[in-house]
Amino acid sequence: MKAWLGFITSSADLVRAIEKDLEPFGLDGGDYQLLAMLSDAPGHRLKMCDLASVLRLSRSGLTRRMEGVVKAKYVARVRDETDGRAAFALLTPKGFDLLKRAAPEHLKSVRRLMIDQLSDAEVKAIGSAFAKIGKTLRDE
Amino acid sequence: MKAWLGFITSSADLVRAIEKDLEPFGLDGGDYQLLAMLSDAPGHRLKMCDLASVLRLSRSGLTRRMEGVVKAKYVARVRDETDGRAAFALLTPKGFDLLKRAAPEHLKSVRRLMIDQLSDAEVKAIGSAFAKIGKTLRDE
DNA sequence: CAAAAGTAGTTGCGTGCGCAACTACCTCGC
DNA sequence: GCGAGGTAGTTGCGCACGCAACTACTTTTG
Repeated sequence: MKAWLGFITSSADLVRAIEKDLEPFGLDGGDYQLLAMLSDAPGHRLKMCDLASVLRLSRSGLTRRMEGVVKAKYVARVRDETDGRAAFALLTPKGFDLLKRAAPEHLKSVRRLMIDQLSDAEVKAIGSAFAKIGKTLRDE
Repeated sequence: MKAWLGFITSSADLVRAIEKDLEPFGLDGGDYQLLAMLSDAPGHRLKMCDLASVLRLSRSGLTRRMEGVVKAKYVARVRDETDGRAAFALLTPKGFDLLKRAAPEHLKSVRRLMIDQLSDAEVKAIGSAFAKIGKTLRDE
């Protein structure tokens, strides 16, 4: 139970600190995750609803978040030719370029504030623990 | 780095799932944490700014959150007699009673979704890991 | 002891999000 | 192949939050 309280309080602080390190790039945490997920996807594109799902956003939440990155030309909307309802979010070269510059700094933040503070065993334990927790949540 | 991604995605889901289990009590996660922190404090009371700090809220954020629990009579505002600027948040008997009913269910949720899924070693590792992370963040 | 600086709490405003309702489209059963 | 039901995305609305500005009080400093 002490693990829970420490986790709850520190993890919020940790995420905030790491997101703060993205500010120099003009990105907040949500934008970064959005670009990162697109860059991971085949063809640098993802259907809107799939993107919302991996980002843990509602469909409306994603619509609003897209406004920002589309206006900044980091992401483009692309119609789905085979399904008139759907649309893709496509990472533009400009967005990919920004991500390539931001990602190393982001990695450094994560290392500095989290990984470097922990033993190898702790890092491994966190990895396996949250994999299990995620699986449990998906099964429910 | 895989630990980071798993942590980021699963922890948000975990917190949401656990907060959802508080809904039957008419509490959201923020209200629960507020009542829990007060019940932990000596005299069931805390200065507003200290409460904001432990809850990771801004002062204005706490002002708004207090509106809800004060209106519901779970918490009372009390002036500080020795410092005209300050005020206390005081857990009422009604609020304490609610917390006594909600806490066991909350504990069960945490156990079911997190602790029971993990080995003892993983729970220990998470406890020590986030203690270290919290310390690092405070030192910065 | 008066002025300056700091601190506690509130209020106005902007933002990000979810929910519910809506439109447009697809798919399935008859 | 047509109507019912499901799915994708957007929009209106409300809520919780942070920031900056404000008030009121306290502490520090000369």
